Amino acid sequence: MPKLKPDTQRARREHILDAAEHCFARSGFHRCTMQDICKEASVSPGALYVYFSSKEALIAGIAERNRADFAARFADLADSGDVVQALRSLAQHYFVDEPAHKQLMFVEIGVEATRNPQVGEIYRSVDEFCSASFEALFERLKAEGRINPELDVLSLSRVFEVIGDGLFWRRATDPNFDAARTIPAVMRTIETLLGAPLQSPQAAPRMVAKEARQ
Amino acid sequence: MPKLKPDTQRARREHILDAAEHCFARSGFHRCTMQDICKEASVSPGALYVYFSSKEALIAGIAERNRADFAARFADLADSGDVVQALRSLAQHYFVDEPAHKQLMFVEIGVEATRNPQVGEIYRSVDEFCSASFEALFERLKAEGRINPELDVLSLSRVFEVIGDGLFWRRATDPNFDAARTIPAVMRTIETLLGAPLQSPQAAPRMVAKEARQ
Amino acid sequence: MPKLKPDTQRARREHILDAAEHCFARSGFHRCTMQDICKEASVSPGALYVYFSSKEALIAGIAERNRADFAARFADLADSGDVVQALRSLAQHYFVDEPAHKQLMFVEIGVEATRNPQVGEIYRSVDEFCSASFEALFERLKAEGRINPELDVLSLSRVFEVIGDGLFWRRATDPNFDAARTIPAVMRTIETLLGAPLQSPQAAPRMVAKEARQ
Amino acid sequence: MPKLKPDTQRARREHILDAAEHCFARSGFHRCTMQDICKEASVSPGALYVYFSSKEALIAGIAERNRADFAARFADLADSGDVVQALRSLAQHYFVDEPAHKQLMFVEIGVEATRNPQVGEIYRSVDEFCSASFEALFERLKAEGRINPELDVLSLSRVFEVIGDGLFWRRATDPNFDAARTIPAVMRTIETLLGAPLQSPQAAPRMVAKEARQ
DNA sequence: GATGAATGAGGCTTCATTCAT
DNA sequence: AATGAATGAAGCCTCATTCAT
Repeated sequence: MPKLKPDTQRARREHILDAAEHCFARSGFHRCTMQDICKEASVSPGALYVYFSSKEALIAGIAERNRADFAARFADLADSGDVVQALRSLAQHYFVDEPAHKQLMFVEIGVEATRNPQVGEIYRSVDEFCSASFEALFERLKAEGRINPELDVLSLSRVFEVIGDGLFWRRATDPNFDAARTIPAVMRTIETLLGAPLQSPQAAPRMVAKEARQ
Repeated sequence: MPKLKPDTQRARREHILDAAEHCFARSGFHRCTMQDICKEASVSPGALYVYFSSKEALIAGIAERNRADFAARFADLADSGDVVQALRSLAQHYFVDEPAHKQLMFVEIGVEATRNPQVGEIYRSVDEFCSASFEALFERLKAEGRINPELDVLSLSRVFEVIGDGLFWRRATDPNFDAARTIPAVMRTIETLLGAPLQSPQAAPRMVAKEARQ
Repeated sequence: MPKLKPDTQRARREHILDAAEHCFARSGFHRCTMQDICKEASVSPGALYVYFSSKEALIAGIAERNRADFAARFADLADSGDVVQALRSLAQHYFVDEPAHKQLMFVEIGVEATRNPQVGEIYRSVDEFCSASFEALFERLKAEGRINPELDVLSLSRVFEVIGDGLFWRRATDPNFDAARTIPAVMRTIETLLGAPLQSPQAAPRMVAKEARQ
Repeated sequence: MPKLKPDTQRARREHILDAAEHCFARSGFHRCTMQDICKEASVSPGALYVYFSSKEALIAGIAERNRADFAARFADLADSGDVVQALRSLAQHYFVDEPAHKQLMFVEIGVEATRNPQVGEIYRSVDEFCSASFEALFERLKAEGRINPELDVLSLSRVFEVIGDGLFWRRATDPNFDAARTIPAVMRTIETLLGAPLQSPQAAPRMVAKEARQ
């Protein structure tokens, strides 16, 4: 039989990955069986194993794609002229537009990274990229005099990471997560941290009681 | 072997729970087998099943204990006169003194809560308790004029939760987590959020570069 | 500790046997656990094993008692002057007075006899005793001229056994077993077989439609 | 291995059912393990579970097949012109030609029917079909004047059932079952019950001693 | 390349039996 | 003698993976 065209191959792979993501999100990596995924993708086990050599490989594939996507979006942040606005739209995407189960996927990948070296490597590489991006960004902002010049860039980056992680966790984990209240409050915190209202003063008024009424 | 004294029974239960926590932390709820736990606890399957009627029950037991412990420690926070100091020591406990794998347990429980109703209930009840505690605490601090009177208590609570979650996640997930840098930085953020150095001004100097050198 | 008086011992044994019979009747030999029996008898496993060395032994004990009881009742039959009346009262006992689950016990023992040599021996010995009793009885009745002198005693015995077995089976197995209709009909069959109304003519009229109305 | 043809599927199912019947007959439903059956059928557990979703389902499958076969053979009886001859050949089949262990299967199913609702339903449906067939048959014979017109059809049916059950039981249970003596004797009893030699007078001489010598 | 039936190791759990107290 | 917690072999079933077609 003639080899499938590379495009078809790639499409098939993505299709399987989509199905797997669905199933994994629905029931978690370990509760989800290969049969579930085959059914979801309308593909036979034999076919699936042509594209992914094992369940681990499938998980790694999911992690790869998920993290690559995140890295791509995150990369824009550092290049952005209006950082706060960029953060805001990142937040909109991950914590409002995308369904919660996608964030649960993120969390699940992070946990898997802890025990599965292959996933660990993928996860850590993106994490380190984010750290480095933050640091570069703050260094730049500092050099440009746009944030408090006394700030410690490394520490600031760590705090940003913690806040980002916390948001992912909340969004993934708390069915009552209230984006409308939490995200603006977090944004204001960030502005405070940076020491100035920055680029979007009109969008981020001080965090005071009368304005935060939901 | 006449009836075990209730104390012994409880001790045995705790012993098994300890072993299970070890195993679960090492390999995750679903990669860890009952036999692993039996071996870790030096107990036969039959004996284990005297104390826990199923693997689910064991997971629920772990969740229960872990969360109850957290709730107890957290409860002290609200009663504490020196909130910042109390936060600091909570952080010291969870992010420095305790081994990382305990925090991984926390994370694993949170993920499990998403899929397993029994664990979900345990998890959510503690989460709600924390939310309520934060709100009560900030309300009190506000009434006492110890924090910025313009702050929105609800939003502030949400931000605190996000920061707490993020710290748990980082600690659990990042083998290079740098407590020495991250925790002070987070504490300073918190103080900033509250609008004043509060009770422990000497312990939380401004977050400036020269002090944060690693 | 001083040895229990033989009487107490025997009583304890019977008590356990009673409990076991209950459980076995309720759920069958193999679905019933030793714990079930312990609970039913309010006895600890350790104590039970003092009286019965294994589950097999307990089953054998049940079989022994059940069959011995049957043999005793059956023995009366052969000695009885009024055979038909004796049969009638035996039928009354086993198929009306005793609950169906006791007959299910009988059946279960018969099946067990097929695979368990110890039970097999018990079962077969009673069965052979019954065969021999029937043969002796019919021989006697024949000699006394009370039944058709042309009858073949061996064949007649076989038929009787088949009918007896069938009744046990029906009673044990059919929740809608209608004793009021079946037993009289069977009794009339038996009289027909024996070739004469025998001793109780008034009690066993011919089997005709108008009389058999329930 | 593309989809098996329905025929092959059915054959595979039957093959497994055969193996299971062997094992069950040999050691009883509850002593027989799924592994035993797999070995007997030369099939892996996984394959077995493609065809039967549980041990219960396998038992139900056995019951279904066994009873359906019986019902089919029994159905012929009612249609038969020569009832006695039909009975005779049914008896030949079940109590002579077929090995005893098949009848033990019958018995085991009847016992299981008592505890297992699914099997109970199968068993009872066939039993009721037999009752109804007997009643219809006797009604017809009566209407045609071929049996004693005074007989009570219901009672007669009950007696027939009892005799049939008894024969199954004996055949299943008694390793010394003497078909050569018992079956003719039972047949003669039946003829007597029906009130006339009926269709096959030459085949069923009176039950007298000189003929029944073993 | 695809199919899907088949494999078989291994997971969770039960339960007859033992034995320290 | 009695207790009941403990043992551990074994049972039922699942599921990642393979392979004949």
